[in-house]
Amino acid sequence: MSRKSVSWLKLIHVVATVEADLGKVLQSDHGLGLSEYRALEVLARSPDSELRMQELAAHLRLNQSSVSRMVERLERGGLTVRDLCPDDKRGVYTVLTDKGRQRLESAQPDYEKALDAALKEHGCEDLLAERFINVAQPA
Amino acid sequence: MSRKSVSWLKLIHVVATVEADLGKVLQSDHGLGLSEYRALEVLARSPDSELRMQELAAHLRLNQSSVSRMVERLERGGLTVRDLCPDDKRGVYTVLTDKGRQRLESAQPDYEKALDAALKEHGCEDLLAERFINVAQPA
DNA sequence: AGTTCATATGTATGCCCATGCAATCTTCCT
DNA sequence: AGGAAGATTGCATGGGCATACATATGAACT
Repeated sequence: MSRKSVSWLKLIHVVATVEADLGKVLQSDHGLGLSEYRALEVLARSPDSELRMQELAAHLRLNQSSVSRMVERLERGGLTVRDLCPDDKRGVYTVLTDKGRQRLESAQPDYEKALDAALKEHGCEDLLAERFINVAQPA
Repeated sequence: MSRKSVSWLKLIHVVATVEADLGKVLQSDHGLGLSEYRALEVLARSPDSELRMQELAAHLRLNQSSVSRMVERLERGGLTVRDLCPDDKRGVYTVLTDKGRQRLESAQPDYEKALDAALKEHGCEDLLAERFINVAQPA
Protein backbone atom coordinates (compact mmCIF):
# COMPACT_ATOMS: atom_id res chain seq x y z
CA MET A 1 0.00 0.00 0.00
CA SER A 2 1.38 3.33 -1.05
CA ARG A 3 1.99 6.18 1.32
CA LYS A 4 -0.66 8.07 -0.55
CA SER A 5 -3.28 5.39 0.02
CA VAL A 6 -2.56 5.31 3.69
CA SER A 7 -2.85 9.06 4.00
CA TRP A 8 -6.05 9.01 2.06
CA LEU A 9 -7.50 6.42 4.39
CA LYS A 10 -6.68 8.55 7.36
CA LEU A 11 -8.26 11.54 5.75
CA ILE A 12 -11.51 9.84 4.91
CA HIS A 13 -11.72 8.37 8.38
CA VAL A 14 -11.51 11.79 9.90
CA VAL A 15 -13.96 13.23 7.45
CA ALA A 16 -16.44 10.42 7.95
CA THR A 17 -16.26 10.73 11.69
CA VAL A 18 -16.73 14.47 11.71
CA GLU A 19 -19.61 14.21 9.28
CA ALA A 20 -21.25 11.58 11.43
CA ASP A 21 -20.92 13.82 14.47
CA LEU A 22 -22.46 16.72 12.63
CA GLY A 23 -25.26 14.55 11.34
CA LYS A 24 -26.15 13.32 14.77
CA VAL A 25 -26.30 16.78 16.26
CA LEU A 26 -28.52 18.03 13.47
CA GLN A 27 -30.77 15.01 13.54
CA SER A 28 -31.28 14.79 17.26
CA ASP A 29 -31.44 18.50 18.05
CA HIS A 30 -33.11 19.86 14.93
CA GLY A 31 -34.63 16.98 13.02
CA LEU A 32 -32.49 17.66 10.00
CA GLY A 33 -30.30 15.37 7.97
CA LEU A 34 -26.94 16.66 6.92
CA SER A 35 -27.94 17.06 3.29
CA GLU A 36 -31.15 18.71 4.32
CA TYR A 37 -29.34 21.19 6.48
CA ARG A 38 -26.98 22.03 3.67
CA ALA A 39 -29.83 22.39 1.23
CA LEU A 40 -31.45 24.94 3.53
CA GLU A 41 -28.15 26.76 3.77
CA VAL A 42 -27.72 26.94 0.02
CA LEU A 43 -31.29 28.04 -0.49
CA ALA A 44 -30.96 30.76 2.12
CA ARG A 45 -28.02 32.22 0.27
CA SER A 46 -29.71 32.11 -3.12
CA PRO A 47 -31.57 34.99 -4.74
CA ASP A 48 -35.20 34.86 -3.64
CA SER A 49 -34.26 31.86 -1.51
CA GLU A 50 -35.04 29.53 -4.33
CA LEU A 51 -33.27 27.14 -6.66
CA ARG A 52 -34.20 24.64 -9.27
CA MET A 53 -33.65 20.99 -8.57
CA GLN A 54 -30.63 20.65 -10.75
CA GLU A 55 -28.98 23.71 -9.30
CA LEU A 56 -29.54 22.35 -5.84
CA ALA A 57 -28.14 19.00 -6.92
CA ALA A 58 -25.04 20.67 -8.29
CA HIS A 59 -24.45 22.60 -5.10
CA LEU A 60 -24.93 19.58 -2.90
CA ARG A 61 -23.07 17.19 -5.19
CA LEU A 62 -26.05 14.90 -5.07
CA ASN A 63 -27.88 12.91 -7.66
CA GLN A 64 -30.83 14.66 -9.17
CA SER A 65 -33.18 11.96 -7.97
CA SER A 66 -31.78 12.14 -4.47
CA VAL A 67 -32.46 15.84 -4.46
CA SER A 68 -35.98 15.26 -5.62
CA ARG A 69 -36.62 13.01 -2.64
CA MET A 70 -34.80 15.25 -0.25
CA VAL A 71 -36.90 18.20 -1.28
CA GLU A 72 -39.92 16.02 -0.74
CA ARG A 73 -38.80 15.52 2.85
CA LEU A 74 -38.16 19.20 3.36
CA GLU A 75 -41.55 19.96 1.95
CA ARG A 76 -43.27 17.47 4.22
CA GLY A 77 -41.74 19.34 7.11
CA GLY A 78 -42.94 22.65 5.75
CA LEU A 79 -39.41 23.96 5.39
CA THR A 80 -39.67 24.54 1.66
CA VAL A 81 -42.34 24.69 -1.01
CA ARG A 82 -42.23 23.81 -4.65
CA ASP A 83 -43.04 26.48 -7.15
CA LEU A 84 -43.40 26.01 -10.87
CA CYS A 85 -41.21 28.03 -13.18
CA PRO A 86 -43.43 30.34 -15.16
CA ASP A 87 -41.12 30.41 -18.16
CA ASP A 88 -40.12 26.75 -18.34
CA LYS A 89 -42.88 24.47 -17.26
CA ARG A 90 -40.47 21.60 -16.83
CA GLY A 91 -38.64 23.41 -14.13
CA VAL A 92 -39.52 23.49 -10.44
CA TYR A 93 -38.28 25.96 -7.92
CA THR A 94 -37.72 24.89 -4.37
CA VAL A 95 -38.39 27.88 -2.18
CA LEU A 96 -37.37 28.30 1.43
CA THR A 97 -40.29 29.08 3.73
CA ASP A 98 -40.12 31.25 6.81
CA LYS A 99 -40.29 28.15 8.89
CA GLY A 100 -37.40 26.74 6.92
CA ARG A 101 -35.34 29.82 7.47
CA GLN A 102 -36.07 29.77 11.17
CA ARG A 103 -35.13 26.13 11.42
CA LEU A 104 -31.91 26.83 9.64
CA GLU A 105 -31.08 29.76 11.84
CA SER A 106 -31.71 27.77 14.96
CA ALA A 107 -29.53 24.93 13.71
CA GLN A 108 -26.61 26.97 12.46
CA PRO A 109 -24.96 27.79 15.78
CA ASP A 110 -25.09 24.17 16.83
CA TYR A 111 -23.68 23.08 13.53
CA GLU A 112 -20.75 25.46 13.79
CA LYS A 113 -20.13 24.48 17.36
CA ALA A 114 -20.22 20.79 16.55
CA LEU A 115 -17.87 21.30 13.62
CA ASP A 116 -15.37 23.11 15.77
CA ALA A 117 -15.60 20.50 18.47
CA ALA A 118 -15.27 17.58 16.10
CA LEU A 119 -12.31 19.07 14.30
CA LYS A 120 -10.57 19.75 17.54
CA GLU A 121 -11.41 16.35 18.95
CA HIS A 122 -9.89 14.61 16.00
CA GLY A 123 -6.88 16.81 15.90
CA CYS A 124 -7.28 18.16 12.45
CA GLU A 125 -7.99 21.81 12.76
CA ASP A 126 -5.16 22.69 10.45
CA LEU A 127 -6.92 20.63 7.83
CA LEU A 128 -8.87 23.68 6.77
CA ALA A 129 -5.89 25.81 6.08
CA GLU A 130 -6.07 28.83 3.86
CA ARG A 131 -5.25 27.00 0.69
CA PHE A 132 -8.53 25.18 0.88
CA ILE A 133 -10.25 28.41 0.28
CA ASN A 134 -8.95 28.16 -3.23
CA VAL A 135 -10.14 24.74 -4.22
CA ALA A 136 -12.60 24.73 -7.10
CA GLN A 137 -15.94 26.30 -6.23
CA PRO A 138 -19.39 24.72 -6.70
CA ALA A 139 -20.80 27.59 -8.71
CA MET B 1 -21.50 30.96 7.39
CA SER B 2 -18.09 30.86 8.93
CA ARG B 3 -14.92 30.55 6.97
CA LYS B 4 -14.42 27.21 8.62
CA SER B 5 -17.77 25.90 7.42
CA VAL B 6 -17.03 26.94 3.91
CA SER B 7 -13.66 25.26 3.93
CA TRP B 8 -15.17 22.15 5.39
CA LEU B 9 -17.74 22.05 2.62
CA LYS B 10 -15.05 22.26 0.03
CA LEU B 11 -13.14 19.51 1.68
CA ILE B 12 -16.04 17.10 1.87
CA HIS B 13 -16.95 17.82 -1.71
CA VAL B 14 -13.52 16.83 -2.85
CA VAL B 15 -13.48 13.79 -0.65
CA ALA B 16 -16.91 12.66 -1.77
CA THR B 17 -16.02 13.08 -5.41
CA VAL B 18 -12.76 11.19 -5.14
CA GLU B 19 -14.42 8.41 -3.20
CA ALA B 20 -17.14 8.16 -5.80
CA ASP B 21 -14.53 7.90 -8.52
CA LEU B 22 -12.70 5.16 -6.67
CA GLY B 23 -15.91 3.31 -6.01
CA LYS B 24 -16.88 3.32 -9.64
CA VAL B 25 -13.54 1.99 -10.80
CA LEU B 26 -13.61 -0.80 -8.27
CA GLN B 27 -17.20 -1.70 -8.96
CA SER B 28 -17.05 -1.70 -12.72
CA ASP B 29 -13.59 -3.18 -13.16
CA HIS B 30 -13.42 -5.56 -10.24
CA GLY B 31 -16.91 -6.05 -8.85
CA LEU B 32 -15.92 -4.65 -5.49
CA GLY B 33 -17.49 -1.98 -3.36
CA LEU B 34 -15.22 0.49 -1.69
CA SER B 35 -15.72 -0.96 1.76
CA GLU B 36 -15.27 -4.43 0.42
CA TYR B 37 -12.00 -3.51 -1.21
CA ARG B 38 -10.77 -1.96 1.98
CA ALA B 39 -11.83 -4.96 3.98
CA LEU B 40 -9.75 -7.18 1.71
CA GLU B 41 -6.84 -4.84 2.14
CA VAL B 42 -7.04 -4.91 5.90
CA LEU B 43 -7.41 -8.65 5.97
CA ALA B 44 -4.43 -9.13 3.71
CA ARG B 45 -2.26 -7.18 6.10
CA SER B 46 -3.47 -9.04 9.17
CA PRO B 47 -1.74 -12.03 10.74
CA ASP B 48 -3.06 -15.19 9.09
CA SER B 49 -5.16 -12.94 6.87
CA GLU B 50 -8.00 -13.07 9.32
CA LEU B 51 -9.89 -10.77 11.65
CA ARG B 52 -12.90 -10.91 13.87
CA MET B 53 -15.95 -8.89 12.97
CA GLN B 54 -15.37 -6.23 15.55
CA GLU B 55 -11.77 -5.76 14.56
CA LEU B 56 -12.79 -5.40 10.97
CA ALA B 57 -15.50 -2.96 11.97
CA ALA B 58 -12.99 -0.86 13.87
CA HIS B 59 -10.62 -0.71 10.96
CA LEU B 60 -13.31 0.20 8.48
CA ARG B 61 -15.15 2.55 10.78
CA LEU B 62 -18.31 0.66 10.09
CA ASN B 63 -21.10 -0.59 12.24
CA GLN B 64 -20.82 -4.14 13.37
CA SER B 65 -23.99 -5.07 11.57
CA SER B 66 -22.80 -3.46 8.38
CA VAL B 67 -19.63 -5.50 8.58
CA SER B 68 -21.61 -8.64 9.14
CA ARG B 69 -23.50 -8.03 5.93
CA MET B 70 -20.45 -6.94 4.03
CA VAL B 71 -18.65 -10.10 4.99
CA GLU B 72 -21.69 -11.98 3.79
CA ARG B 73 -21.22 -10.38 0.38
CA LEU B 74 -17.53 -11.14 0.31
CA GLU B 75 -18.28 -14.68 1.26
CA ARG B 76 -20.88 -15.05 -1.46
CA GLY B 77 -18.18 -14.07 -3.91
CA GLY B 78 -15.80 -16.59 -2.43
CA LEU B 79 -13.32 -13.90 -1.42
CA THR B 80 -13.43 -14.77 2.26
CA VAL B 81 -14.66 -17.55 4.49
CA ARG B 82 -15.96 -17.48 8.01
CA ASP B 83 -14.16 -19.50 10.58
CA LEU B 84 -15.18 -20.02 14.18
CA CYS B 85 -12.80 -19.00 16.87
CA PRO B 86 -11.73 -22.17 18.63
CA ASP B 87 -11.15 -20.43 21.94
CA ASP B 88 -14.16 -18.13 22.00
CA LYS B 89 -17.16 -19.59 20.27
CA ARG B 90 -18.87 -16.25 20.19
CA GLY B 91 -16.25 -14.93 17.84
CA VAL B 92 -16.07 -15.44 14.11
CA TYR B 93 -13.01 -15.02 12.00
CA THR B 94 -13.26 -13.74 8.50
CA VAL B 95 -10.45 -15.28 6.54
CA LEU B 96 -9.16 -14.12 3.19
CA THR B 97 -9.18 -16.87 0.56
CA ASP B 98 -6.68 -17.23 -2.24
CA LYS B 99 -9.29 -15.98 -4.60
CA GLY B 100 -9.81 -12.99 -2.36
CA ARG B 101 -6.14 -12.23 -2.30
CA GLN B 102 -5.93 -12.49 -6.05
CA ARG B 103 -8.89 -10.22 -6.51
CA LEU B 104 -7.31 -7.70 -4.19
CA GLU B 105 -4.00 -7.84 -5.96
CA SER B 106 -5.62 -7.33 -9.31
CA ALA B 107 -7.60 -4.38 -8.01
CA GLN B 108 -4.84 -2.62 -6.15
CA PRO B 109 -2.99 -1.08 -9.09
CA ASP B 110 -6.22 0.30 -10.49
CA TYR B 111 -7.18 1.69 -7.14
CA GLU B 112 -3.87 3.47 -6.73
CA LYS B 113 -4.02 4.78 -10.25
CA ALA B 114 -7.56 6.03 -9.80
CA LEU B 115 -6.66 7.69 -6.54
CA ASP B 116 -3.75 9.51 -8.10
CA ALA B 117 -5.85 10.57 -11.05
CA ALA B 118 -8.76 11.75 -8.94
CA LEU B 119 -6.53 13.73 -6.60
CA LYS B 120 -4.78 15.37 -9.47
CA GLU B 121 -8.00 16.06 -11.32
CA HIS B 122 -9.49 17.83 -8.36
CA GLY B 123 -6.37 19.75 -7.63
CA CYS B 124 -5.72 18.51 -4.18
CA GLU B 125 -2.59 16.48 -4.29
CA ASP B 126 -1.06 18.45 -1.51
CA LEU B 127 -3.99 17.42 0.63
CA LEU B 128 -2.10 14.34 1.69
CA ALA B 129 0.89 16.19 2.96
CA GLU B 130 3.29 14.71 5.42
CA ARG B 131 1.44 15.90 8.44
CA PHE B 132 -1.42 13.59 7.62
CA ILE B 133 0.79 10.68 8.28
CA ASN B 134 0.48 11.62 11.89
CA VAL B 135 -3.25 11.82 12.28
CA ALA B 136 -4.69 9.32 14.73
CA GLN B 137 -4.37 5.71 13.58
CA PRO B 138 -7.19 3.16 13.32
CA ALA B 139 -5.41 0.56 15.41
C1' DA C 1 -45.56 30.37 -41.96
C1' DG C 2 -47.33 26.01 -39.99
C1' DT C 3 -47.17 21.21 -38.83
C1' DT C 4 -44.65 17.28 -37.56
C1' DC C 5 -41.05 14.62 -35.88
C1' DA C 6 -36.58 13.84 -33.38
C1' DT C 7 -33.95 15.07 -29.75
C1' DA C 8 -32.69 17.31 -25.45
C1' DT C 9 -33.80 18.84 -20.85
C1' DG C 10 -36.07 18.86 -16.12
C1' DT C 11 -38.24 16.27 -12.80
C1' DA C 12 -40.35 12.27 -10.55
C1' DT C 13 -40.70 7.26 -9.62
C1' DG C 14 -39.46 2.22 -9.23
C1' DC C 15 -36.10 -0.63 -7.72
C1' DC C 16 -31.97 -1.93 -5.39
C1' DC C 17 -27.98 -1.45 -2.30
C1' DA C 18 -25.27 -0.12 1.70
C1' DT C 19 -25.56 1.55 6.19
C1' DG C 20 -27.17 2.44 11.10
C1' DC C 21 -29.92 1.35 15.22
C1' DA C 22 -32.36 -1.72 18.14
C1' DA C 23 -33.55 -6.20 19.39
C1' DT C 24 -32.18 -11.04 19.60
C1' DC C 25 -29.49 -15.18 20.10
C1' DT C 26 -25.55 -17.57 21.58
C1' DT C 27 -21.62 -18.02 24.27
C1' DC C 28 -18.58 -16.60 27.90
C1' DC C 29 -17.40 -15.16 32.55
C1' DT C 30 -17.95 -14.46 37.54
C1' DA D 1 -28.02 -17.43 37.69
C1' DG D 2 -27.21 -13.23 35.73
C1' DG D 3 -24.82 -10.01 33.14
C1' DA D 4 -21.47 -8.93 29.41
C1' DA D 5 -19.62 -9.70 24.77
C1' DG D 6 -19.83 -11.07 19.85
C1' DA D 7 -22.48 -11.72 15.98
C1' DT D 8 -26.72 -11.74 13.30
C1' DT D 9 -31.35 -10.07 11.92
C1' DG D 10 -35.51 -6.81 11.38
C1' DC D 11 -36.45 -2.47 10.17
C1' DA D 12 -35.87 2.24 8.53
C1' DT D 13 -33.19 5.64 5.91
C1' DG D 14 -30.78 7.83 2.32
C1' DG D 15 -28.57 7.40 -1.86
C1' DG D 16 -27.74 5.89 -6.87
C1' DC D 17 -29.16 4.06 -11.52
C1' DA D 18 -32.44 3.36 -14.96
C1' DT D 19 -36.61 4.71 -16.52
C1' DA D 20 -40.92 7.31 -17.42
C1' DC D 21 -43.15 11.42 -18.38
C1' DA D 22 -43.77 16.25 -19.57
C1' DT D 23 -42.03 20.15 -21.79
C1' DA D 24 -38.89 22.54 -24.94
C1' DT D 25 -36.14 23.14 -29.00
C1' DG D 26 -34.92 22.72 -33.54
C1' DA D 27 -34.99 20.80 -38.12
C1' DA D 28 -37.48 19.16 -42.09
C1' DC D 29 -41.01 19.08 -45.01
C1' DT D 30 -45.29 21.01 -47.23
